[in-house]
Amino acid sequence: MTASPTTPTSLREFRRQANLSLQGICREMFREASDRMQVQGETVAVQNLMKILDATLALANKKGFAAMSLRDLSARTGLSMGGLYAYIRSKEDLAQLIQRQGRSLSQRVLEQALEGVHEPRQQLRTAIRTHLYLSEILRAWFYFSYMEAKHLGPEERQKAVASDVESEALFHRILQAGQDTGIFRQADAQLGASLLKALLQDWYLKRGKYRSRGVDVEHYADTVIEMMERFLATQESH
Amino acid sequence: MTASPTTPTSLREFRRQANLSLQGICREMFREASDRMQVQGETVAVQNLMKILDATLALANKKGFAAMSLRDLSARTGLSMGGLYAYIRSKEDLAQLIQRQGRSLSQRVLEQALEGVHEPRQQLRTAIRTHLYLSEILRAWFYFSYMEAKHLGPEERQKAVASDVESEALFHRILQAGQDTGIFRQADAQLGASLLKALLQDWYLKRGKYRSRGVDVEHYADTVIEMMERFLATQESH
DNA sequence: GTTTATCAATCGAACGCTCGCTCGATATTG
DNA sequence: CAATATCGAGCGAGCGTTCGATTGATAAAC
Repeated sequence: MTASPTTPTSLREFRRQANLSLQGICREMFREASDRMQVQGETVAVQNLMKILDATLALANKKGFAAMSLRDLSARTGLSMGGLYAYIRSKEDLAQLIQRQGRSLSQRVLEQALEGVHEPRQQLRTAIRTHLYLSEILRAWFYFSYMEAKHLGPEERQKAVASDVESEALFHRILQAGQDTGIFRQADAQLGASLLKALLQDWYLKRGKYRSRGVDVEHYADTVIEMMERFLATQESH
Repeated sequence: MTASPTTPTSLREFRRQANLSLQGICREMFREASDRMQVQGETVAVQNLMKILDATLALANKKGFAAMSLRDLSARTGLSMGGLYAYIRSKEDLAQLIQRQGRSLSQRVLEQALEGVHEPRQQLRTAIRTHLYLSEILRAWFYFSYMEAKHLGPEERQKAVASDVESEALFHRILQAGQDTGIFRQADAQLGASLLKALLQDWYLKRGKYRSRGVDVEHYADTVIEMMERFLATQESH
């Protein structure tokens, strides 16, 4: 649950530091949302939540959340229809639960990773690596959030958009800081941040493709960092 | 219907050359698939097809294809349920129709644009611009194809994947040719092509964001070209 | 010029099915 | 024997799809 502020250099190191397990996530989820659930015992609740989230992400990412029925979910989790409704208020509530947890988790991890890193070039590398390693571990979460964001209700969708904007703004600030201190060349920092986001998202959107080609997340991270640094490089500093 | 092989420099010029109207697309669609439709008169058929495609793309891109009911579609087109079924065999057939037409159209336009262009750097610029301008005009088509590809039946999904792979291979060949002739530096051309694709896709996936920021497609194209050329630049040729 | 016949085009009620969701009954546990 | 947790048949609504009825325009017959 606690992460050191040093830049993660490898996926293994990041995984150890961030300590992200489905069980841990579900425990936290239960503690925050136990009021909306009819089950009170944490041990039982966490165990079933794990089954539910695991199955939901698997089914929704294969067929789409709208096409996934709660009977599919019931069959895959081993819980009955009524059993499911002890943990969720509605089908949409389930989508919200996942999105919310994913947002708060990734926001927290990114913030922690950047704590104590002040040099823009190092900030950029850390942010890129952290984002990619995080989405590697929580790929199902990220994929779900991306594909299902626009099917949410209005107020929940707005939160998703806001979170997206904020994470892009983080990159924007880093690029701007680099330009202001003369480390990066003058360029459209806002657009640069958007393009970087596109590169980061491609990792979890097309992970199957990359995996089948033998591209691992560390090589991907290296290449994205290289692309951004070349894009931002001043004339003299090749 | 005919396009000149010269590189498009502006969206306006591309639009004039490519001559892509919904009516023209529907006419072509009808001529190719009239056997599966119960309506025989081209004038009437094209007019209704336009309504159907327009409404389908609008509804599906807002709520998702699975969440869009044929009664929604009926209300928006003004056609009755039975009327719709004079043009489509099933709901999935409708999705296939759109995907198929979009694929063949964009493949043809890209090929035509690259006819007679042989210098890798120029090929790269032309391919990027053409892809972006095309997706700007047919954004609804591209967005639909991307988001709904995995909800198709197996054999149709495979075609979608194949088309995706082929368009990435096109970029791969251009980068490789540039490396072989020493114009581009040695780098992972395959991964470079993937990253380029991610940048191109972001334009139609997040077009609302870019539009709200006043980023037009020509500026976007310039920036993507700049990013790729800096990524591929040799040491001496800055 | 009026009526009739023809046929492509469209309609919309109805069918069978699956959906999200509920709730009284049942099982499990301390 | 409470309290907690789970079950699963059943509800109404909405889905994709069908098909006999209806329309409207054109051609044939008188």
